[in-house]
Amino acid sequence: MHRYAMYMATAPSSRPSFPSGSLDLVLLSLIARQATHGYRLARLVEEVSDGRLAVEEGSLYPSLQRLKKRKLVEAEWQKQENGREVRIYSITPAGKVALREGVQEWTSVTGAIAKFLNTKLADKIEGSNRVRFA
Amino acid sequence: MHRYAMYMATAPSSRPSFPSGSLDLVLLSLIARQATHGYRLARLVEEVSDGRLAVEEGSLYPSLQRLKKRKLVEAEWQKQENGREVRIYSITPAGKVALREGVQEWTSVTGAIAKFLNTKLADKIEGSNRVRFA
DNA sequence: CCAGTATGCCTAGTGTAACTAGGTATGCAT
DNA sequence: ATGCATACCTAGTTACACTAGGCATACTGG
Repeated sequence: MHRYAMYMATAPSSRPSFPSGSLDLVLLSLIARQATHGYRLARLVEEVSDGRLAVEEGSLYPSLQRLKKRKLVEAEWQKQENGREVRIYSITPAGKVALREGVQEWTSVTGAIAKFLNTKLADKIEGSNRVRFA
Repeated sequence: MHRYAMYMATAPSSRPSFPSGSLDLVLLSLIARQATHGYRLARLVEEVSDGRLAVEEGSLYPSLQRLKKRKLVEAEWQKQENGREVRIYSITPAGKVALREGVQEWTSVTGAIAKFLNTKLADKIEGSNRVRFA
């Protein structure tokens, strides 16, 4: 009962998942804007993506732990107005660097991939053995 | 000696890998342009991406097998001019559909992710509890 | 002729990351 | 008081890109 090669037509789960590696980056970018807690990050992901993306909690908290372990974020228990204790994540200087570099890397890779995918229909194969790209 | 959370700064492998799920789509798009064989697909990936991407053979052939199993491509042994036998992959009608849908899905997801990452520096947090996005 | 390189296909095993499927606990509204 | 939203967490599963090999054939330089 596996999920499917995502992005390949027949994904059974209605909402597509994050491509491997992108979740840490997305969460880090959110934390960079404003220190906040895990549960709210999950809501923000849905909100900002207009429901196109969703983080499951089983992905969320491990991801935050990875970021913490790499010292890209700091975590601190804080009491809310409710009186509830929540774990607030904030970005570190190292996190800011990693974010900048990570975004660049991600942009480069997805840009390269887009070059393969965004081929106009007018794109034609020419010659005997040569595939041409704009 | 693991690879790293790709796109996160300190990837030790010089060339970044494909985000999980994107490889099938890239290969399918190449095959859609022109039926060809595995080894050449690997060369094309490097060529078209200007060396920014590379498929390892241990990723390539399993990916092709997945595409074949899902009947998105067909494989046929053919003799080249050299006299060498190579396995030529060509796209099926189902493959064309899956490609179109897959590209759409991929574009949607990466577009949504970009919305998180491509935040202008001018982007400011406003109000007490509200993160704003362009 | 022979060695080395490029071509060409493949598999077994590893590591990672996002997932499913639970569990726990508190605040709030009915 | 009962349920729901909030809030955090972990164990186990699955998928996939990878490393690290193996195997075989064509071509090229000495």
